[in-house]
Amino acid sequence: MQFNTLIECNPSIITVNTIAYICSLKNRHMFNKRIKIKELLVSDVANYQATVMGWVRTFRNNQFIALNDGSTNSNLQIVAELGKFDDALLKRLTTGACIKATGEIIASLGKGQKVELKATDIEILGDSDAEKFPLQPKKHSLEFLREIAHLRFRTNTFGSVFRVRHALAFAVHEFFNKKGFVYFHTPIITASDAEGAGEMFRVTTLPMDGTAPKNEDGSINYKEDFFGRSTNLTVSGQLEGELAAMAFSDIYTFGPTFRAENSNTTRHLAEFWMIEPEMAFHDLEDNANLAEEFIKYVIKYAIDNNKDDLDFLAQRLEEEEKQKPQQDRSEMGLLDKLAFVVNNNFERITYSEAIEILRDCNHNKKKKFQYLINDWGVDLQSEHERYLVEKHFKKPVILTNYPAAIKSFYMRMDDNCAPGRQTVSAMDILAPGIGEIVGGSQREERLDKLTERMEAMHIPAEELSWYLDTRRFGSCPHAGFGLGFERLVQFVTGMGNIRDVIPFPRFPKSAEF
RNA sequence: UCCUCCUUAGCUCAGUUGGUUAGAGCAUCUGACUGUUAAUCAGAGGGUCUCCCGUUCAAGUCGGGAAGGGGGAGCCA
Repeated sequence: MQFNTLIECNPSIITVNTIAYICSLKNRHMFNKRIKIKELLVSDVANYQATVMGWVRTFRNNQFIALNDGSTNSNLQIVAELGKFDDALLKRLTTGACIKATGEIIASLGKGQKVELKATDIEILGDSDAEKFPLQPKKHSLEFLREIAHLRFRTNTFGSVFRVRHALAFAVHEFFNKKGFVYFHTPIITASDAEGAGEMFRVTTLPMDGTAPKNEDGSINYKEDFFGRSTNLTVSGQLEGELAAMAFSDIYTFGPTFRAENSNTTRHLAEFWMIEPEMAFHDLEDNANLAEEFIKYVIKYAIDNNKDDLDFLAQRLEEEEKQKPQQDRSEMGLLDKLAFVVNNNFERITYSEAIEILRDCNHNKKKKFQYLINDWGVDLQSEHERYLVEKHFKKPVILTNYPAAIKSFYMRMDDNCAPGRQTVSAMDILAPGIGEIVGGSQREERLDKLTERMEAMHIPAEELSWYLDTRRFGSCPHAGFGLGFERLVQFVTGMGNIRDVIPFPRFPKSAEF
């Protein structure tokens, strides 16, 4: 059926080889009769014929194959009864080998599983040299697995991490779709270098060997470049998102973002995925409400749809925590933590209130902070954010109304501020263990205030005239935020290093795979 | 970029005040066993102690440098 359709649709792509290939597939019933292990395991029904395909995790006792096909972190036990298969075949059932097994699904005779497949036929689809395959049926360190990132998806941990990542990504779209948001695609290549969100990767087709066309002053003449100007990889889709919000009311972006910062931490990547909703007719409080609802929704989705994966990750984390000294262990397990976040309100305080809490806390008085809090106006350090989230409130915190001096040009100036204490309608959401997971604000919709601010911060208005047009033609109060998708995945999976929640991490000095 | 720790078998790690042939568990291989759950039992193979330079009669061990990695900080999401 499938193949006929293919032939009818586009006969030009069919060659002798593809026909031979398709025939071979049909003869072997390779795809159409396969059952995924997840489907097979969710029901206790037994006594029916089935074909499964997957990769061998372990082969015990010359009889029992633990087979995984990535549909779930549970394995299917395949029984190859003694004496029914050639020794030559059994020798090839090594860890990592890919096989097709056909037989009867029966109630398991063993204790570890409800059903098992009693094989009548086993076919090796792909051998795996046991002496060379790096994954062994034993615990591996995350550092080691990071070095073989192309194979780590075949482990329980990374299988679960990336199934949860998928679930969260799906939930992102579901949440916004239900709310009538338009998924808006902002460009990956941008010309605006005025935003100041971070160092950018340059995009160019000009030669790097010194022969690039030059201006009279010796600088490179980007008018000769592909786009006729200097271009970069995007650091944020926000400004373009604002344009769309001024037409669709509610939009969101969800795509890759690039920062060329030399950041070497467990929570930064050079290429990461960001979710950026932008809403017309929203103020800061609406913005915070949406962000909180959003975070709870996607976490709830993962809890409801990826129980097995989260159970496994929770157990993994618990074992990891046992290795730590008592004082460094978290008070809640992963599942309790997620349930707590879903079922409790985030704490909401202003920057000014946070400064008072920090200034008066014992930790500060005993000078245990590396940077002591004395005066209003200083930026909060990681240690302060962690104190508020992990020690003082013990829950996610939404911090609002930061001093204008430490925030971006597009954030809305608060009205009626005390003298010398001008703030903006900014908000950060801080999560336990992760730190800043969301950064957002109500945007400055007043053209005069915005251009005044840009001037003060030396941002060239002519480069952003398209952006300022939104304020010239039907400006309106609006707000939005950016959420680092990998940090969300970190929070939900309990993985400590951001490089372990994106399939192929990019960071300084590393772009492998 | 800064601070700090680490680098010994395929993996995870021991390795004493510098001293003869560098060890263990797991993995791999061989054999036994056969309803196992990271099977078990017995045996075997497996090392440029990350690299370079130095100190010393002698360096896995001490000193200097480089590379790679972990954790923390800054930048932020």
